[in-house]
Amino acid sequence: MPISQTETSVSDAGAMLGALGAINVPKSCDVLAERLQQQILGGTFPPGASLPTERELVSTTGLGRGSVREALRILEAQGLVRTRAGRYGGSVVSKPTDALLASHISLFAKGHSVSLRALVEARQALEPMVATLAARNRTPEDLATLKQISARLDAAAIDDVPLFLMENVNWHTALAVASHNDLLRAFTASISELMFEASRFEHFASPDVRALVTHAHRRILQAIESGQAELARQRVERDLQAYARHLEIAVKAETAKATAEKVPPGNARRA
Amino acid sequence: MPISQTETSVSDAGAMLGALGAINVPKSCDVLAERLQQQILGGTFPPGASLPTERELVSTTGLGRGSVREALRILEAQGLVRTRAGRYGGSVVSKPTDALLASHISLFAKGHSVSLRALVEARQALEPMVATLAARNRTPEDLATLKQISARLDAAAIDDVPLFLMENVNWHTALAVASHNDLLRAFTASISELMFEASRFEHFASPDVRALVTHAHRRILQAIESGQAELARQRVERDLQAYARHLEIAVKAETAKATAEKVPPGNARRA
DNA sequence: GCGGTTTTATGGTCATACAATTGACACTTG
DNA sequence: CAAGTGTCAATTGTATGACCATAAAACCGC
Repeated sequence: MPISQTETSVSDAGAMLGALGAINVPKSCDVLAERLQQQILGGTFPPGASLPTERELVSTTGLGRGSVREALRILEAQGLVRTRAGRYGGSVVSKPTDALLASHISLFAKGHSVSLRALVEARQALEPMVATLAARNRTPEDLATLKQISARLDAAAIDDVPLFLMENVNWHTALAVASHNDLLRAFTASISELMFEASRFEHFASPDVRALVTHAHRRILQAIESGQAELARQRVERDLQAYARHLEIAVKAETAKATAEKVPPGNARRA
Repeated sequence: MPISQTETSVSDAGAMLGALGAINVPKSCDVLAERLQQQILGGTFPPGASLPTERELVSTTGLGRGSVREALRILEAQGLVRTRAGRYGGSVVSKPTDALLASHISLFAKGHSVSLRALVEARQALEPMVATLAARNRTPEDLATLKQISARLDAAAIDDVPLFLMENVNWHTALAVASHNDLLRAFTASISELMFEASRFEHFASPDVRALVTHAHRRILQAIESGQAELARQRVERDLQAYARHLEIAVKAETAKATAEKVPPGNARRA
C-alpha cells in the first residue's frame, strides 16, 4: 500500500470486513416473532400456556403495539398461538394443526404449479409406507373408523360421485391416522386433499373406476386388519399404479376434448 | 315492516337462521389476507407483480392501516409476498420457497414431538421414489452437482464430521432436486434438515457409518447415472434400512449411557 | 341460590405523526 | 464526460393514543 491513501484505506476496510454480503436489517416484528418462537419451542411457553398480553409485551420489549401485534399475526400464521379477545383472553400457545400444515403445502404446490403427475408420484411414495405402518400400528378404534368410512364409501359409490370423492379423501386420511406417524399423516392428508381439489373439476370417477377403488380399499383393509404389513403395502402399490393408469387415460381424454373444443366443429384438422 | 322495525327484523333474522353453531367473527386482517390470497392464486396478481401500496389498500378497503399491515404480515408468513421499504418498494407477489415450507414442516414436527423413528419412516417412504425419479429425470447438470457433492462428502468423511453431516444433507437435497418433483424435493429436503438437527447433538457418525454412507451413495449415484431407476430404488431402500439399524443401535447406546449417568457411578443397579 | 347486570381486562380497530429506507434524478467534481 | 455525491419523493416501519368490542368475572337484587 505505497501510494494513494484513499484507495488503500478503502480496500483495507474492505479486506478487514472480509467478503461482506448484503446486510439484512430485520423488522422489529420479525425479531420479536422469532424470539417468541424460540421461547415457545424452548419450553418457556409450553402448549396451552398464555403469552404475555399485548400491552405487557409492549412494555417489556419497548416496541409499539403495532409491531407487537404484527409479530403475533406471524406466530398465528405459523400455528404457534391462537388469540382470543375478551377478559382472560390473549394468545395461548398451541401446536400447528394438520390443516394448517396442509394449507401451507397447498400454497406451495399451487404456487409452483405442481402437476397432477407429481402429486400422484408423491402419493405413490407415501401411501405404501402408510399402509405398512397402519398394518403394524393400527388400534381397534382406527380399524372401526376405517370400516365405517368404507361402508359410507361403498354406499356413495353407487350414485353420489361428489360424496364418493369426499369419503375417499376421508378413507385415505383415516388410513394415515392409523399409521400413527404424525408427519406421514399430515403429508398424506394434504396430498389427498390436493388431489381431491384437482379432480373435482374434471370428472375422473367413472363407475368402473369407483368399483376399482372400492374393491381395492376392501382388500387393503383386509390386509391391515390381519396385520399383514407387507401384503398391505403391495396392495396399495398395485392400487396406486392402476389408479395412475386410469388417471393418465382420463387426462389424455380430457385434453383431447379440450383441444377439440377449441377447433370449430366440422373443421377437425387433426382428427 | 309495520311496527318497531329493529325488534322484528332481529327476531326474524334469528328464527331464519335456525340451529346455528358457534358463529365465527373473523378479524378484518384475516378477511383481507384471505381475499388477497385468493386474488393472488386466481392470477389477479401473478408472481412478480406488485400489490397495491398499503395506503391504497387502506383507501380501497376502508380498513385502518394497522389491519392492512397485519394482513400483509400474514401473507408474508405464507410466503406469498415479500415487502420492501422505500420508494418503488411495496409488496411483490412471490412463490413460497422450499426453505419456508421446510420451516413450517419443522415447526409442525417439533410441535408434535415427532420421533426420530417417525422421521426415518418418512424418509424411507420418500427417498426410494426420489431415487427412482432422479434416475429417470436427472439432467447432466444434476449429475454434475451430485458428483461434486459426493467428492466433498468423501473428503469430509475422513476426519471432518460436522462437514460430513452437512454435505450429507446437501447430497440428499441434490438428489431430490434431480427428481424434478417439486413436492418430493421440498419434503425430502425438510426431512433431511430435521434429521441433521436431530443427529447433531448425538454423534451418530462413527467412522464405519461414514464409510457405509459414502459407499452407499457411490452405488446409488452409479445407478442414477446409468438411468437404472429400479436399481437406484433398491439401493436406496437397502441403504436406508442399514442406516435405520445403525441408528437404532446408536440410540439404544445413547439412552443406556444417559440412564447410566443418572445413576451414581459404582452403584449400577441394572448392570 | 339464581338470573341478570355491571365491571374490567383484554384484544380489535382506527387515526395521526414521524422515522427510516430506497430508488431516481439532478448536481457536483475531477 | 465519467464517477461519485447529494437531494427528493414515495413508500414502508414504528410509535402513540384513543376508543370500540368482547368475554369472563364479579356483583347485586330477588
